[in-house]
Amino acid sequence: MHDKLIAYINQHISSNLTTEEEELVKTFFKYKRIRKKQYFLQEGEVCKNVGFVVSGAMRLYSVDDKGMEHIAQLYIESYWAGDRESSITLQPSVYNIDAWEDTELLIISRAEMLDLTGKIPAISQMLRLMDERNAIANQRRLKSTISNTAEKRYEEFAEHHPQFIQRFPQHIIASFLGITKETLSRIKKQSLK
Amino acid sequence: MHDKLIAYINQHISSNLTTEEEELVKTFFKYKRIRKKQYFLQEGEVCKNVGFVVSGAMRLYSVDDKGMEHIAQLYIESYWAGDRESSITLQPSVYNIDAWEDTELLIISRAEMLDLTGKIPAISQMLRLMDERNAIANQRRLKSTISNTAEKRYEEFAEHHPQFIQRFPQHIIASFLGITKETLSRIKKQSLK
DNA sequence: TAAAACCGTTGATAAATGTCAACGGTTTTT
DNA sequence: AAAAACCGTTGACATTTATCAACGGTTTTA
Repeated sequence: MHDKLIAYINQHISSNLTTEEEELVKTFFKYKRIRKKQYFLQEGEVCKNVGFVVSGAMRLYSVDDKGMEHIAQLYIESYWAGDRESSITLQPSVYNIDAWEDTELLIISRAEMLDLTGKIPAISQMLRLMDERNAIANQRRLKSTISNTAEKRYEEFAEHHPQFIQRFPQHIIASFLGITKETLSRIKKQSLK
Repeated sequence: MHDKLIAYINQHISSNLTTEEEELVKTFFKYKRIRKKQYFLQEGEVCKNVGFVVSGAMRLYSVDDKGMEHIAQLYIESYWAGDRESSITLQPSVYNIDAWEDTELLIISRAEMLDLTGKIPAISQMLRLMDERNAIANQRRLKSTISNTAEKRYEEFAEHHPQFIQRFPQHIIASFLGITKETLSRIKKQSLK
């Protein structure tokens, strides 16, 4: 079960974890199973844990005044799910995270993660790398959202994230892109020609 | 000149730098002056430096096929200017950074910064804190862009970033928000009523 | 100090996207 | 096996936003 996590960590640090470090990691991360449509985080709760997705698919989204869902993030295997803002500020989250498919997670609290980084410097290194990648991904997405039409946004998304397109239905992708499902449907038809 | 930087660092770490550390910091950061309309970074260059804005105002933007500028970031005093993606990947930047006002910077290369974090652990701490804040700010902006109408986006922006509104003309703000200057003009008139 | 560039605004119009309702074909639930 | 929920699509129409052109009032440049 923890093997995928260990492999992930090793891929993101310069030299592999020792056997002792592996064991330590295993004691810190707890297994959690979330069935389809169940919540990992609900709006109003403080987000205490971050979860490494071992299998399954999840989404992070907010709900506006009119009850519309706006999907901010999608997660599949090897992604980290959580609301960082809430974890850091300890303020109630404005997001929900739920499972789109039955999902297996390895979760750890922020405090435990901090503890762990103290014991295994390589974990710090991994977190920094993740931060960097995350910052880059966010910047790209922001640029695309600001600069491009819906059509081009979809093209870029499809090019960079084919996994998501296979995993989530179209109306979820549309929401992630900030457009309606009808618009996405028409865009796809349009660009077939 | 370096005082503002030292003060900034001290505000973002748990205990102040020692006098020796202060001196070290001063040797690493180099003063650079950029006059209005001059470039700090041009599209196609690899971004080698990050700059702490001591005084002045800058913007980071891309230019599309049609020659339109899309402003991705604005910087004023105490902001850090640079294209992180390019710095990390060493790929040519797709962005330009130029000075909107005469600007004074304290710059450091990525390699030097890495060197410095090795010598002063508190700098690592500061960078991590900056990363966190940056991640939060980006997530908020993304949510706003996806979920809100142009009008609400402007309201939120005006509420959270009044400094920018005083510093940059309206068409720059419009571009930052991903709308045209005409639309912003009409939105403001509309919401006066 | 004259010319040029910049800035915000407005009007007319076009293009992009959203909304609402309906449909048929799936898949899931009961 | 029947019912319900889900999903993508389409049509008609409304709303939002962009585009283009023009203007007068600044500020900057020469």
